[in-house]
Amino acid sequence: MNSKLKVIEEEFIETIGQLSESLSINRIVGQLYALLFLSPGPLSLDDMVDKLKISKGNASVNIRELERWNAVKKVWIKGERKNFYRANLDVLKIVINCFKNGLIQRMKKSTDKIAKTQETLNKSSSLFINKEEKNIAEIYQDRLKRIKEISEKTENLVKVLSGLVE
Amino acid sequence: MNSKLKVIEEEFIETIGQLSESLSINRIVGQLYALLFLSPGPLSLDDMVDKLKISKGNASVNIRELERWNAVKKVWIKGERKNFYRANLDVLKIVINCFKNGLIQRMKKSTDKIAKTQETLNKSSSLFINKEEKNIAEIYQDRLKRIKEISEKTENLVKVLSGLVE
DNA sequence: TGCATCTTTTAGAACATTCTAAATATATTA
DNA sequence: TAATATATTTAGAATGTTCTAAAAGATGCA
Repeated sequence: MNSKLKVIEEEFIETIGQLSESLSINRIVGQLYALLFLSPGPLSLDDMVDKLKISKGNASVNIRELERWNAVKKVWIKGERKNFYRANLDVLKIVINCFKNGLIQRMKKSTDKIAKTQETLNKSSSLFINKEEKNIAEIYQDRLKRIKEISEKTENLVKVLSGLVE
Repeated sequence: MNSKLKVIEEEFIETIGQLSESLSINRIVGQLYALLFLSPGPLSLDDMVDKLKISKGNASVNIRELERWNAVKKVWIKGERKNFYRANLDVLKIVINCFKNGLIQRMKKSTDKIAKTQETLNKSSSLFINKEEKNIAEIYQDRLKRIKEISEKTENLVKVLSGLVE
């Protein structure tokens, strides 16, 4: 391949690798995706191993991670025994789905737990007898309410984002 | 303190700790913030060390991380030699600022680099002589353009979010 | 100044993640 | 089915992160 094109490919893969890391995503995951995203045609595991200079095991594990995210798809090529992969080019959709299925779900779990804590607190109000305790309970109620408000806003935001790609 | 209130405090701290971890934030950072967020008054490092059962060094490092984020503030209490801290209760503002100063900035760095790569590619077009190379160059141009579009959308989103808290 | 109190830094232990190479499992073709 | 090609799993090495305890560095007060 033209050496200029090779340089561009390498720069892109490197950049996306760094971006992945700053998003706390495994670098190889990002680089595999970048490689496929740029590639004119589908690539085999061996192709990727060659380009990125990684072990096949590493490539195998991380390409399946990308499959789970719907970021890449297996492609069968007639006359070939190897699996080939191509990138889903709709990056925005991938990102938003990752948000919804990963981050947001885990956030929801946390905010649900906080909502439960809040309930516990409300039900317990009769237990707080002296002024001091009543005061603290009131403050706790205020603070937990703030968290609830935020989680509602977040849920709305996710809905808006989801709407953007459907 | 009333044991029911203590349970609620502990549950909250635990939940926020887990949430932090799922956001790839150090658990202690989240727990320190949770502790101060709930606390009726400011707390000293020693208070936090006692509650969370961590070393003072650990508390010191991570409380300064929170200061950097504007998530907590030092408070001087007359007659006290210790530093005290209180939480900034505006969680949304903190989160959005963290986005802007951390994530988004690093993303911007990456997308800037990709924009540069894109320019290089455009300038190099005369170098691609045969049909094959021209074809690949065209595909690369398309792919890089997609990335550019996404980074523009992201920038807009950040502006909208920023508007929400100012 | 010198002592007491508090905070930060540091060195390395404990723990967690990521990677490779080799072994194992699966699929394809003759 | 045997032989070969390919993919996945596994064990442990390499690397990276987080934690503590102790040392060093501040700060304030007699």
